[in-house]
Amino acid sequence: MFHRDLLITWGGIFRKYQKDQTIFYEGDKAMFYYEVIEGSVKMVNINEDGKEFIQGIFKCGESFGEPVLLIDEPYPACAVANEDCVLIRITRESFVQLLKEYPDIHLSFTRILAKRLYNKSLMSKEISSYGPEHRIETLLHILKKNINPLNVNKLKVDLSRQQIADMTGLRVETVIRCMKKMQEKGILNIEKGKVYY
Amino acid sequence: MFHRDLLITWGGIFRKYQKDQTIFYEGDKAMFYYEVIEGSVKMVNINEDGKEFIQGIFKCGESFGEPVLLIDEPYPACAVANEDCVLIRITRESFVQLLKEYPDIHLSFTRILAKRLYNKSLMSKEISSYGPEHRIETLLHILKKNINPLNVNKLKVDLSRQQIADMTGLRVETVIRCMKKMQEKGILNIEKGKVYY
DNA sequence: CTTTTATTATGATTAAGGTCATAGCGAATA
DNA sequence: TATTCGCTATGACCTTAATCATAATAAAAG
Repeated sequence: MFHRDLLITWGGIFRKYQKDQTIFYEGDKAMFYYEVIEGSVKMVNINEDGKEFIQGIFKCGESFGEPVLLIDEPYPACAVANEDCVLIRITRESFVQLLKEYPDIHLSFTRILAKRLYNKSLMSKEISSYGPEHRIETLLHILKKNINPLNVNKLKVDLSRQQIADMTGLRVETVIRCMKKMQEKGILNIEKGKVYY
Repeated sequence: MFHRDLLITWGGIFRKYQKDQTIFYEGDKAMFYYEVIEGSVKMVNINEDGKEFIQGIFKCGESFGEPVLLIDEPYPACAVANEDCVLIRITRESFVQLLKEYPDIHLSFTRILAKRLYNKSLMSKEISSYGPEHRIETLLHILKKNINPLNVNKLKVDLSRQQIADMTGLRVETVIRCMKKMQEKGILNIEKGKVYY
């Protein structure tokens, strides 16, 4: 989100993380602003039985975990490297200072939060009032719109059924069964197990 | 959130709404920034079978529906007067201009969005990975913390079972049954049907 | 102080999704 | 070209919350 050079000027340091390595834990106090340089990061809750709920997946150029930098609350979920990745981070103080000194950046940051809130509203309405198929379709819809807003062709979905399950609050088997039904209905294509929406 | 005089200076106008009157509809283009002066407003999704999902309830001094003022999306839910109320509104342009001219206000607005995002993360994790009782308790917890962060005593919950159901994605009967169990467990008190948590 | 209305309460039944077990496929590794 | 490993697939069964029906309280209105 921020220009890389700007982050470096503000004391940004790079760090590598291996796949499945934890960046911070649920309940931790937030100390840094993080941005993904390479790879991807998931923010995830894990409940007592080990079931995961993925709050979001953040790719190159995206920041994560910033909301709690501005309020006095601990992280509501952990951040885990979804694959090998490189992150840049600056301190909380630098981040807040940066917002204050660059009103334009601040506004685009506010827009990002607004967008995320909007997407969360869409998703939570789904999760609470619709059945599995509808939920899955909305998730795919959000993903597609964020990746490629204009494309009308089918797009390869680079999420596993397990990840879709973890983002919709369903179980893998349910996701697999639903997506098969959705294929029969022509909502999506499945070729060699890969999904195109 | 904003000082009332400031809103008036920026062209703010007052409007009354009767209970159950709609302020804007899901899918509408966002034109105004709204703030509650008196009464309360709910943002709600209604699905095909008439089931409601309450995204949030906004009281005196709180604003609602602002995220879509900053992004190019229609309202993800409708706003309905929860009881007779008075709102003040300013245009989208004034709102954005206001943020630009008052960095301090902008920052506190960003903090509000951050807080809302944080609460939505807590709630969506609940809805997707926990059972009814846990969900209800988290909702009550969030409410209590936002109303009275320090109070350790039981607080009267001024939500009907129906409203709790609509906020957690459950059914009234389920909420009633769960809350009874929760009373037996000592998590909350019920006196003459009123809940204290 | 009765009538009406909204909310809470409770039981019986059903259906949808979860759970468990097991099999099959495809791609990377050796 | 076997072997392993991760992901997809599918059937059988079970649990839990939704559904439907109906009653009992509160609170509000007349």
